[in-house]
Amino acid sequence: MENIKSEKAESKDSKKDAILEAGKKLFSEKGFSAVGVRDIAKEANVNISMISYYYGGKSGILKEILDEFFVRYYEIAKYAVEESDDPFDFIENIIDNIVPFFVKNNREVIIFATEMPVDSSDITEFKAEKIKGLLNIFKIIFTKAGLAEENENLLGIIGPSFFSVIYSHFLFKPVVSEVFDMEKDDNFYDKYKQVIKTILKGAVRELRINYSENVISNNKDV
Amino acid sequence: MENIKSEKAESKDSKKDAILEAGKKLFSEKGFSAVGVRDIAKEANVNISMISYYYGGKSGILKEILDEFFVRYYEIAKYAVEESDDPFDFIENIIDNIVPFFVKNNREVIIFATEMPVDSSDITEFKAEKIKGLLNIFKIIFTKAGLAEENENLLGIIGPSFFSVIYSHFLFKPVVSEVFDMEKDDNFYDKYKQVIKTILKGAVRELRINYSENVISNNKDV
DNA sequence: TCATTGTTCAAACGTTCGTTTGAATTTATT
DNA sequence: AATAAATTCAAACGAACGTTTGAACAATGA
Repeated sequence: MENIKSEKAESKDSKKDAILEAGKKLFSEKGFSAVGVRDIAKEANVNISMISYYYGGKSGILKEILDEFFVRYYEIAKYAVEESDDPFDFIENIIDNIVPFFVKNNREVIIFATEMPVDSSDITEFKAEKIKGLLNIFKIIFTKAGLAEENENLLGIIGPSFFSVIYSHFLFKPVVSEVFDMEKDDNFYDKYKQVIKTILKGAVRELRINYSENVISNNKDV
Repeated sequence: MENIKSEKAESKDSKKDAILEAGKKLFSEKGFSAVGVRDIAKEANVNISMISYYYGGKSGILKEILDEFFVRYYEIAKYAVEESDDPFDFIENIIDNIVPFFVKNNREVIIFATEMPVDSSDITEFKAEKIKGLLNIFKIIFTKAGLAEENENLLGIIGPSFFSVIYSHFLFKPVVSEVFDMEKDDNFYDKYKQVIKTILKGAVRELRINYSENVISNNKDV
């Protein structure tokens, strides 16, 4: 019995960490609402009450997961913006950094993508605030590119599109793997980076041709 | 009391329809697992037991919603494939048809996108089967385009990306509207169609340049 | 008219939900 | 060693969960 104690003390916040880890696993597999606190406690090998003790409740775990994810995501995006002058540099930079981040945090990507659009009431404004920060980064880089500096419609469309181009793979990976067999090693993700860069650069190139500075033609093909 | 009866009888399956409609509304707002059968019954103004009576249970509603959505989605995609020889025609065709469909079925798009990646156990294989059908359509059109006929890695990446480019707007619409003010009328969605077409065509153009028939270079920028 | 079939409903089923309690234990501080 | 603070736990809280029951009601065809 005494050696158990010493095992437990190996890390200071081991239980707190175990709860967060269990949350990441279960939320990404089943979705936040479908997971019960007893499932989390069991997965983390802790008492149920530890969840309220450390995170104030079930929602606290989700908030912590998303917060962690956003902070690091934001850092990568901000760095990419600062280090690049035109959108092609930006694409190079952000893809090189965000893809390994998504590979390592695949579960968080799934949680982000599935929980963000639904109303969890508890953390609704928290989510809105975070998304705004990310959208504003797109605003900066596309303004730099002279693309739709004033036309916010264009930004509101391009932002989410580019966003989702990057992460959609990590969302549909399990089911896509059933149709196309892909070996998801380092080699694959180098290839993945290149393809995503190609898609985004091609899109930007074409957008620049059709939507030059501040001008959007409403009747292109009439 | 008697006039109430006549009101009820205005449509044959009015209660069944009301349940489905309530499901669409609530599932898209809160997520499937976060919605209770009592919420659905209240929203639909029917007795709780009607849910099991008509749909066999809560999951039955979700399955019906997704099934309806997939059938119509698949029809549009199939038609676009058959009517077009090259990917540029395909893009023109599918965007023209899928965007109005998504506008009218925004709630279903949200349900699809948020419920698809998570394991609902009840309908897991049902979902996998449907996604496979859609991915195979991408396979056909990109084969027609001479793009990555044999390299399935490329298809597995491009498929989900193109997929999400189109629907991501409908997912993040509420929060994006808070950052960029967009008036979402018919005029906006004409613009939306054009922008999405531009993005996809640019992507295909660039992909064709870099990934010519069956050839992928692993060390592009070394 | 009478049996038959299809709907509707209040009520209850047993289970699971997220959270809290209060005592016990461990750890930290004086 | 004594006190305070932080941690852990079994047990219980009331509320909500999805589903079922069985009787009442309406609609249908013979």
